[in-house]
Amino acid sequence: MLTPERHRIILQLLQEKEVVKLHEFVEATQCSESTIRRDLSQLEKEKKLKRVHGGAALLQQKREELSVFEKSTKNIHEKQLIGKYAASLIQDGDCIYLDAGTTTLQMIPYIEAKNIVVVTNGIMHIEALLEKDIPTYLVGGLIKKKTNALIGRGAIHSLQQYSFDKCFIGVNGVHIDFGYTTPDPEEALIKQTAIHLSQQAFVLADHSKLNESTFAKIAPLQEATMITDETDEELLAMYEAKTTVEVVKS
Amino acid sequence: MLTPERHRIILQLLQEKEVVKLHEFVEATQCSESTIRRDLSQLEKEKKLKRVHGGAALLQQKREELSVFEKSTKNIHEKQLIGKYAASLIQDGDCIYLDAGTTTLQMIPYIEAKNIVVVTNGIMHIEALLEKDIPTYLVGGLIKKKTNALIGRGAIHSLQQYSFDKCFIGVNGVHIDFGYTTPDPEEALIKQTAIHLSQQAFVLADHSKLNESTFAKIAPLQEATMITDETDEELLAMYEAKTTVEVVKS
DNA sequence: AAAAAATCAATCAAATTCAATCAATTAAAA
DNA sequence: TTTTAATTGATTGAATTTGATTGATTTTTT
Repeated sequence: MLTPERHRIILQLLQEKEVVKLHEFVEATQCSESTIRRDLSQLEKEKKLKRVHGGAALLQQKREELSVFEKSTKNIHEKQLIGKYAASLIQDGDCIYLDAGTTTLQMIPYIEAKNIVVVTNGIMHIEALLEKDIPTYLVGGLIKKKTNALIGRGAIHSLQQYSFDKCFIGVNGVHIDFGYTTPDPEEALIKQTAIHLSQQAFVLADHSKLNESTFAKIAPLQEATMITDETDEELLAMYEAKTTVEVVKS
Repeated sequence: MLTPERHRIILQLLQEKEVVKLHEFVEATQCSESTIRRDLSQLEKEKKLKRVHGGAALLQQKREELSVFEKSTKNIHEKQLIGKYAASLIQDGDCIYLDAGTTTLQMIPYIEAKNIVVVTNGIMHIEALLEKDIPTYLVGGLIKKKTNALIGRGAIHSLQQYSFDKCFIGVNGVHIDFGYTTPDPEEALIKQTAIHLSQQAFVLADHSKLNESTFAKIAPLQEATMITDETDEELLAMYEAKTTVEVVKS
């Protein structure tokens, strides 16, 4: 009996009985205990069931798709708040640079301004931007598979053809001494370039990013206004001494 | 027994049994294990089934989405044939330009060459290319909403940073006098530029495109090899007098 | 709480299945 | 016809799957 067939039987038995003993699986499939154990741990890893001592149990998951999507971004609610506020800063006729990343992605549904033009290096942003009928330019460059961002020489070169009224940048770390940082030097260079090409620069950083620093330096704090949901007054005062900080309250 | 016959039997058995052992295929077709293995890997690549250890399983994927997507393009079968042939022209280490459009999109699943680099202006191509772990560069520029292609000054500028071993271009019209044409002058300019930056240029044109001409001229016939599924000898001879023509047979 | 029973994860060797290669055959092209 | 290309089946060693066994862990019984 082939693996998918066994898996089908296992899941079907579970549908019928909620909780099933190991030995019942062995009988139903006519194969060894070991094999069933291996199947169960595999199916558990795939979130298809839950192992319990002596067998396995059905796992009543709520809408899988939604939860997976939502869990795919941490602090989604905070990011939405930050995004909403950042979007409100965009004015009619602005030329905007939108950095790749989940935080800036949250801005798009809240953009109200008319006659704007957006330039981005985030491939994930395209769909949402076109949905809103916003004229969108993409920078060129190498596609980084992990983040779906455009990076490299081509991206920098392509970016330098433009200049912006405002840019919105996502970062991984904000630190009082090291400034804004991100893990990938290639991405850091892009973010840096975008900031330099903009009249006004905004960095979007939820509270989990503050007092963190990662490998590649983007810019010192004073080069961009920080938008955050941090609430610790003491922490905020420290950053406010160095740069403009906009605080979003839930 | 001929290959399509075997494939038909394999898929039919799968329809009946969901999961089928390799040996059952061997019995049903009366041919060797090796042949069945080859068939299975081919059919898997075509997303017709899923191989599992010991045989194959029907894939109960979101068939709807796939088929809607596939049927959304006219002459899909012909385009696949053309795409398959075009993909076979790519050699290890090549730098390739892949034009936006449904015909060139069909090439991607069939690309076998290693260590290649692809540059494209088609946003729809990205997913398929990354799926195959092919290093992909995107040209910059304005996103044309209707076709999801990158166009404009930025695209041209970005394209000119590269040079290619081969380029594969989709067109809307092929005409004995007007050459290769497409409706949008912006897109025509990009295609033209790509052809000029390539050592070898290939135009992919299914039979519905021959003897058609649309608004914007891309290039005269002799500037690119035409790959087509046209079968009319007389018509072909006419084009062969002007340029190299590769004919794909079903 | 201690002993017994059941279940578990980890490991192993045997069996099966796999991908890669090669020579033979067949089909197609020159 | 001769040559070339494509397809096939057999063979190889490598990789995967399997059931059995081990001692550890958990649960149940005493």
